[in-house]
Amino acid sequence: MAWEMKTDRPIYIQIVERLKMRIVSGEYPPGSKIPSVRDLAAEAGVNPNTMQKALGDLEREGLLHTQRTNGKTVTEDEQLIGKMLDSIAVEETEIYLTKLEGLGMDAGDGVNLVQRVAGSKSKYDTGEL
Amino acid sequence: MAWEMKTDRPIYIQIVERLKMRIVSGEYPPGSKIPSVRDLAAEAGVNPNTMQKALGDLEREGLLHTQRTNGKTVTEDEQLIGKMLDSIAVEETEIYLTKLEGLGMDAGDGVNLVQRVAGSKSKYDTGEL
Amino acid sequence: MAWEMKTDRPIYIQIVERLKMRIVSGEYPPGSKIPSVRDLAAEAGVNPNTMQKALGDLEREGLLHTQRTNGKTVTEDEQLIGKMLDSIAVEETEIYLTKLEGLGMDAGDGVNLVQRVAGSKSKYDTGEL
Amino acid sequence: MAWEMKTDRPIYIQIVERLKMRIVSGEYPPGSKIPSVRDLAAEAGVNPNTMQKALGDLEREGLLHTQRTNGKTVTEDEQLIGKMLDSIAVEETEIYLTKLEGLGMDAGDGVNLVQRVAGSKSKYDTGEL
DNA sequence: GTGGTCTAGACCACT
DNA sequence: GTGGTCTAGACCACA
Repeated sequence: MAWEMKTDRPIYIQIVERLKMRIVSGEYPPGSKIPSVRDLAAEAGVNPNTMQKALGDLEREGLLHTQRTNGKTVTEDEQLIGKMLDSIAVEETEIYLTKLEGLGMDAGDGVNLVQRVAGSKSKYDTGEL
Repeated sequence: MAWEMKTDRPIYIQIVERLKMRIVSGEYPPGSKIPSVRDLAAEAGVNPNTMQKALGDLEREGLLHTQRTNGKTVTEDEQLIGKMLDSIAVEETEIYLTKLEGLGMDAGDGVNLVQRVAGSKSKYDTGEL
Repeated sequence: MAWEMKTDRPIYIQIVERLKMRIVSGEYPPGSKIPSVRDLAAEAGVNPNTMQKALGDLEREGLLHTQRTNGKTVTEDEQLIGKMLDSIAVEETEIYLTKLEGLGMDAGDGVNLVQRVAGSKSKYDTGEL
Repeated sequence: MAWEMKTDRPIYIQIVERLKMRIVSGEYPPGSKIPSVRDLAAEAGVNPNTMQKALGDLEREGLLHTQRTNGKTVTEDEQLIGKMLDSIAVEETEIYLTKLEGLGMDAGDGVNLVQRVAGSKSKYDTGEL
């Protein structure tokens, strides 16, 4: 029932990442109210304190705001969310390019691969490397 | 001294992947002799049996051949190595695209990102998404 | 209690052969559950790891499938089992013909011998070659 | 340089079998002189006493005769040699049929197999089981 | 209780 | 010194 967590990194970090995903992907739209700490903790299968710590991180980054007595809401600063989205995407791209580099490939190969893989619905593609 | 291993997947699988990287990247060129089982085990910080199991996998895939009592050598079948390289690259690309998809992005965004990130040496780029 | 094992070939190879016999002969029918690794190891009088290695070979050949935490079952692919049966029979026949060849006999003599020996219940037959 | 001997059966028994093969196959023709005990022992890589014991067995079976001061010769009783040849062939055939029986096959299948395998020079045959 | 993985240490054949 | 095999014993996730 709990989220799948790796054991090799702090749990609260992994929670931060998952919640950040929900925000930048629009699952938690700008200005909307997110579930209570208690509910989120239950959903994640972690201690509420751990969830609280994760939410604190997101608030510090400006992605969440606390409405005093009315829970927490996602920021309405869509530009900030956009930057965050961009930042995550760039990071993933850097990881991807680093892996290609380890294979002796460059960004040009990466572009080809992305286009080729995206264009193939079938399991295998006859395309040359 | 030991290689960094995650705890969430079998060690020998991770060894297989790392050695496969060394082969397809040319660090262990076609036809060349690889270090002894014991040496590789020591380098990886694992039991020789674990390394042996990993090497058995690679041999079953045809990437390695055993020379009686004279160690193991990388296959000279460069076509096979090329296929393996392509296979790994495609797999990494699929992982990358899946992550982008989770961010609400598609392959076109991926191409843009790869080109943009590859063009920037600095850690961050001011470009908007 | 332990199986009779020759010392001139790896034990796990001999285990593979015996289990393969049980499968192709129908002693372990298609789709049926085979005894646990530990039980088979005990029956064969070998270490569970050795049995595991043998079972791994059979699984790689597609004759066995692993059911998560519920043991291993024989494949339901009767065609594959049939092929394996044929393959073993052909191999034994090649060995037989090679021996006859060493005696200066050919396949025709083999056919005669098989028919003659099969027709005699007693240990010796008075027929001339 | 020495003959290949299994470790699971007495060496002299294996020598007897090999020499018997040479006689029935005609490599040592009826009436011919066989090499000296010393030479045969050297060829086999065994102690001359072991070879002597083996030759004693063959003499007891009537396949060899000792010519007092002139070494040993193969019997000229071609009928005896023929019987021996037949006996060996029958024994091998019994072994073969026993193996087929273990696979759930009978002598008819054996005849088919012998004809099919003998008829195929190519590595694989498309014939049905 | 199941299969799977890993370690530690041993012995073997080959050269 | 090489790869290969085997044992003994331990721990893990899963259900």
